[in-house]
Amino acid sequence: MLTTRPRGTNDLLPGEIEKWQYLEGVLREVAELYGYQEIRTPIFEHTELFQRGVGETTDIVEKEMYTFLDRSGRSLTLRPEGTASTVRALLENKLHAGALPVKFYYIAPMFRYDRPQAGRYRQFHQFGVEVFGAAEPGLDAEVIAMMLDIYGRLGLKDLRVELNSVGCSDCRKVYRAALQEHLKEKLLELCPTCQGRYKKNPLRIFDCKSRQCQELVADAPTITESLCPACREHFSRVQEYLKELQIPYHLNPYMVRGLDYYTRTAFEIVAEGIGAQSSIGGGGRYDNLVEECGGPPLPGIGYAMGMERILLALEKQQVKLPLSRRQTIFLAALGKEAQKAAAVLAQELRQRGLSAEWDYQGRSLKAQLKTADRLGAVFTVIIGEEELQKGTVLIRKMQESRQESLPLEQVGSYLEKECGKGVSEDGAGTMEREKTGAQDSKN
RNA sequence: GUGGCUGUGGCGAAGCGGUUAACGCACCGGAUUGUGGCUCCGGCACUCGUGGGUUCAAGUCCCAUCAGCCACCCCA
Repeated sequence: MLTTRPRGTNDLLPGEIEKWQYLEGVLREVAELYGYQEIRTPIFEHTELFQRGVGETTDIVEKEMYTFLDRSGRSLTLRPEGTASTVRALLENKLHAGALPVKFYYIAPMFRYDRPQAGRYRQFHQFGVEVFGAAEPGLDAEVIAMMLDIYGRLGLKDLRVELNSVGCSDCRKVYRAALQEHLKEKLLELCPTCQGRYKKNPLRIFDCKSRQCQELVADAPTITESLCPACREHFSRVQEYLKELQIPYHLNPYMVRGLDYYTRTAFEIVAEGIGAQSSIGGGGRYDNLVEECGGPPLPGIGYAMGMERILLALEKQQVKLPLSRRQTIFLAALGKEAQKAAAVLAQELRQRGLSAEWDYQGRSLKAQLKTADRLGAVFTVIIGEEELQKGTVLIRKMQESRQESLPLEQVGSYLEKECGKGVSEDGAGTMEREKTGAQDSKN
């Protein structure tokens, strides 16, 4: 269909887009406060990158990738997540050559061929960060703190931090065996999916929603119990930091994230009440990924937040975002000559940093004022034929329904003074730096 | 990939087998001459998602298909 968008995609339109812009602003602001630099990678990559990076046995790779052949027969895939691409860019550009750690953030669309539902789309947007070159638990905690910082600044409440450690490749091997041993006798009682998981990735059985499977793994050993001394130490120190930072968390030994590359710390932030897809962000450590992708042994950690889900949660919690609207000046012109004058005046006002609009269509004054009203114009400059003869215009202050006459050549400076240079209504979101320390949004 | 619900003018929403398919909002115009937000009046180019079928007759029943929403799987 020519007039319908592809399934699971969205047009972000005026009225909604302001929230996105605000959200992006907060994300960039916080990212920079924490010392992250933006990185933008291609929207598609060689398919192998995701197959190897994300993991062959993951749902993402098995059934959710947007893969296509280009004209030369290469297999490419629209990125389903951001970490693999970032690792690739890191290695390709040797970004790890300098001082470590290096810290990146991105705000980017992602693609997964899923069935859409509340909070899930085929093209969705993530804000994410990746840190390379630091394995210390203090970073793990900081990264979680950063997520909560962001949610907090946005005004979200009642979030839950789910925390787990999935161990390193060593203890995972041990645990895997222990788990398989535990389920060995009951293999046939597992659901078909989990029977498949048993061999390939038994940890994923914990994710199964089937009651039967849940019961079977209920008394299974947990990964936490099987951690090697080093991982155990790391995990407890992460928790020490979190306590120090006064961040409450729920230990969830059954949380296994859907990407294969995670090691040690894994976490997820959950917001209830936004539908079945309640996870608004998640991430973890991936200490082997860089090496697996052909780079040097370099530890890493990162997370991604779903922007659609954040906005959904904000809406559900009825958070009022401090969206500012730039105030505008409307120029109402009567007659051909007046229209020219309006066009010229509009340019002058814009040069002065004021937002200005005029009616191109030569409609009635009544219609023009109506438009001005709808635009929320604070001032309407009425350029009439008679006034123009005398070189004057009428300046109408809309809210007060009062107007006065002013020489045309003084309009610019007058309005500039009256409106204050391009300042929007509540002072938020402006480029102004003149009043340093002026805090916006005191409420 | 599976299931449930839904699909009428820009938006919301009646109609549930039978004359010109309500209404609300929005939009445009008008209500004595160049003035907004209230009120009143009028207008808004006709495929009732699409394609079949049943019937003398279908927006209204049946089938298919597409799309949306929600849920499962899984995840952001």
